Amino acid sequence: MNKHIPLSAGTASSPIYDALRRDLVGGRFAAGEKLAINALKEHYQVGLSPLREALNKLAAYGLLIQENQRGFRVPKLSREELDDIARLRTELEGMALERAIVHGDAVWEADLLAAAHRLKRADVSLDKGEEWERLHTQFHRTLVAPCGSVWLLRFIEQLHDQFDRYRRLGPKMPSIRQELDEQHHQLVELALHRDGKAARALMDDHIHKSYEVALARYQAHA
Amino acid sequence: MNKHIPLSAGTASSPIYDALRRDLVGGRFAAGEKLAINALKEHYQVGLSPLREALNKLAAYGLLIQENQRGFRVPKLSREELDDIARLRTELEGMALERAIVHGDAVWEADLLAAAHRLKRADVSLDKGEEWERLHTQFHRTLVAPCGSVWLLRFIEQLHDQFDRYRRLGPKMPSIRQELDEQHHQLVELALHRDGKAARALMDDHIHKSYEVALARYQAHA
DNA sequence: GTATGGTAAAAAATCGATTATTTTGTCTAA
DNA sequence: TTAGACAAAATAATCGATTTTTTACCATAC
Repeated sequence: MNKHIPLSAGTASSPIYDALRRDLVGGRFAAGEKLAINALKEHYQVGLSPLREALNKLAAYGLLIQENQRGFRVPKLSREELDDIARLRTELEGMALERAIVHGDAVWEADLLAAAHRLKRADVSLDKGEEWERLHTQFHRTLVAPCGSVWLLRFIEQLHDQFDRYRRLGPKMPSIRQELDEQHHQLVELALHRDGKAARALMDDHIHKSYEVALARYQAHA
Repeated sequence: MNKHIPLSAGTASSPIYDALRRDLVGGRFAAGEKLAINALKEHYQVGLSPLREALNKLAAYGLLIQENQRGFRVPKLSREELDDIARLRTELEGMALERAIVHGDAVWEADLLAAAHRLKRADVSLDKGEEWERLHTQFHRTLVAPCGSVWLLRFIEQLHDQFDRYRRLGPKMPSIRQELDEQHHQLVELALHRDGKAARALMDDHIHKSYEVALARYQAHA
């Protein structure tokens, strides 16, 4: 029986959590903005209690700031933080990738090829690229999945969300996309050939290029 | 004006969060135990709403598991997870320490000496060692504080809490305590001498020794 | 003209009660 | 005797309303 397990198992009670997280990462709220709880309640068509529970979880996750008796606020963006996130992503994702290449089995190889293929085929122009974003996240997740450390994966996912707040500030740039897509396929190649060192080097470069995109968009205000 | 900032700033609204966190890390609840919300409500003398918000935050933080419509549960302990946590702590705390030694200033040196001294002087027999635990956490936090990465510090703190769930399973062992205390002072020495490499090596050893304590206690069931 | 104090409006946090879901216990039928 | 279904109890999740705190505005004094 292939019982279908919900993607974000455990916390599935509130779809509001996923919706809010997506909108926060996607930049649907301005950085520094104070969230009007009543407005959210109406917009997402949800009660106060589930909404507040979702906000609390997101605050603990780092996508919101909770101020003493002053509600919730979208965290400010800063050059320093972007640098911090990118650097740490480089360290942690590189570490995870090397480990994954050691431990990944044949199923992983197949998953990886599938994820890369789906990403390549994704229609960027579809729903404002939302589907591409989902597949992109999924690809990176698949890449490091067999690293053997639940906590490392958790931190990487958290950093990814934070990073994407910067990367997704501006409009799509098809030229850059091309280049990054190429790297995705090279990453798969190196992973399949079990070349951990080279894969890590490429990942460093991949994150650095994404960082430059994110930095440019951040500096263009938005 | 040396205005005192609450330790866990931002989320200060509910002291219930801190109390629960302390009790979870301190092992006041059995691993795998399902939390009876009404009992908690009574025990901590708090309303349902603040309690649920605290539980949600703790679940997002990783000190609780939230199951779909089945409330909250204390995460199970496992050898695999302990290994994972210890290994990652070694990587991240070592990384942070090296960076802190590069960036730390004179104020840091003073803070470090102070933290180490307070830890040494702490009365272990006082309130079931609770005060020692607090100072021990504070010492390690001080050690890596100037590493320059907010996110790295965040992850380290999270791992520390997870690690302590294992380390604090059993009763106090004064003989081991002696040895670890000695290492704390050596760490300060190396930090003051700006010997990043040696400090990191000692930190690796320090975490490994703590790991052996934690593992022994875990294997003694509890 | 600026600063201060007070009042009104807004918003966040919390409470008490209701609703929905899961778990437990019991009874019946194979 | 066991398995299954139903009912009852327990518990989690949610709702609507109340309380508390903050923010905005305005009047008055200096």
